Amino acid sequence: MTGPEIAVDRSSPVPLYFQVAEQFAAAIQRGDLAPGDRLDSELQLADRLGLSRPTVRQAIQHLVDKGLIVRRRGVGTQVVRGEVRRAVELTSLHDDLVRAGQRPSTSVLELATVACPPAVAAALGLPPGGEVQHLRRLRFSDGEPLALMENWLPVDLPRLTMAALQADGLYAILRAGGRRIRGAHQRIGARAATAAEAQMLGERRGAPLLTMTRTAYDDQGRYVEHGAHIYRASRYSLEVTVAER
Amino acid sequence: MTGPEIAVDRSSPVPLYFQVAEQFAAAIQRGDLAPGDRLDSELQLADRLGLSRPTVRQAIQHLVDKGLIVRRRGVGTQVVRGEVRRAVELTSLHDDLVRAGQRPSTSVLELATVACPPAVAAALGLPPGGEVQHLRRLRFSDGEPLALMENWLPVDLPRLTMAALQADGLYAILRAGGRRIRGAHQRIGARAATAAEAQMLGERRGAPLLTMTRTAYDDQGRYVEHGAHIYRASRYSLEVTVAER
DNA sequence: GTCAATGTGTTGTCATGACATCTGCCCTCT
DNA sequence: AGAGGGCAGATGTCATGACAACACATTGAC
Repeated sequence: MTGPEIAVDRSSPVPLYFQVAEQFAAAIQRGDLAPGDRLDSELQLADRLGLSRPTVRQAIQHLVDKGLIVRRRGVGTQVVRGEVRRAVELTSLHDDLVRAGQRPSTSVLELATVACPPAVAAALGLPPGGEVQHLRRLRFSDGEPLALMENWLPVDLPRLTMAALQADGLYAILRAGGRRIRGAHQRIGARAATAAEAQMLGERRGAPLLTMTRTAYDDQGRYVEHGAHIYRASRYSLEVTVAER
Repeated sequence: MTGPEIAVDRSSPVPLYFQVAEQFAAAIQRGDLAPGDRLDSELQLADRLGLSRPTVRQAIQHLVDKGLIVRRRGVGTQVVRGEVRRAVELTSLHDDLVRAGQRPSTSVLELATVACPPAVAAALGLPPGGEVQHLRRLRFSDGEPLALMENWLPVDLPRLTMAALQADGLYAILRAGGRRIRGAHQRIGARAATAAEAQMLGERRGAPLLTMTRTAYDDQGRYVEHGAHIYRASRYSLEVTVAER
């Protein structure tokens, strides 16, 4: 077995292990590597690609984390059987919709600086009594209401503008502002729609909603955003992939 | 800064990087390392612990993946601000409840070998027309109904017994049977309870339910279990931690 | 006084080498 | 024919060394 054709470009700024991981992921997605197929051994791959074994291992580990392949000591590496789905990465709803080929639009209901509610201060790790930016948006997909999103951000962040919020997702704006988001803690639940929520989302009162609260931190470990989102359960669900290390 | 006292035991079968990661995680949980605190640099740590830098890096990467700390190139490593929550790992509901100090109990509603529904065959990657083990359970926590769980497993797996299912979680039984589960794809959503579901869960018809379908694969990349679970949204929610890289 | 260049410390990437441990298979002995 | 040992091959772990990229503080020139 020689596996798919993979070539690395040493002059590229993209790390070698990442190039390898991406090409393997693409080969799996394409079907060049079918579910159950064995990959070459790490030593064979290292030899064939002209890379060291740690680099190859790093690439493969990346794919294991994404739930694409499985390794067994003493045996080898195989592609996971069955169709592969994309895991929820650290993306915003806006980006997810664009990737799925839909056309998101956003209506900004509120954008103001307000006194920070105690629960938000606790979530963001801020001292009580301060101020935060408060944001309420209604997100549409292909013209249909999909989600009602409420967010709080520290005031020392770059100020948000209506125009930017209507064109892009919140995370894209923050990233463009030099704020690199590195992780988030999320809680996912469900509850019934209130009358006001139902009216805005085009559901009936009491309709099931998917709820998610998320607190995201940046590369300094500082909490950057706290959000409470509700989604129409009839039109949206979340995907998560878990892999053991 | 010298950081918390950490010592490794080279005679232990536990990998060194794992020992280091666990002790740092414990120090963070204890509060010895406060949110925002800087860790020693990788070189300092390697020197202090008598380990190589790759080993220290592996330990730290583990903590980054768990969302406990953040690294910044050229700057250093910091503990994530704010309280830390445990991520949903690859555990069953049963184990989660035990860890939370509650007393789960299980009532097995159905345990039989049935013709495999097409949707399940697709999820498990089985040829259509075969047979599968089918399982329906009602899970209680401290005597209160919490979740209705329906699972399908290939027939070539070890046969399940009523007694085992009432005492332990499904994953614990599979692991004890030598089946190592390595990862899972999950989809999380919400919907309204049917009359029958509401009656079993002690909710009203139309009450919001949190739904999760999960397909788990073992160390050979074979799908081992497909489950469709519904939870009382009023009593249960899921936690997920996402970290980049 | 301001701004650019430099220096230092950190994490990111990659290579090489070695040994440990596990699995599955073949082979041999009983 | 069956059980057991040994062997080959795979991943898991760990060490050492080196350079690159980046952030931040300091120094120097203008």
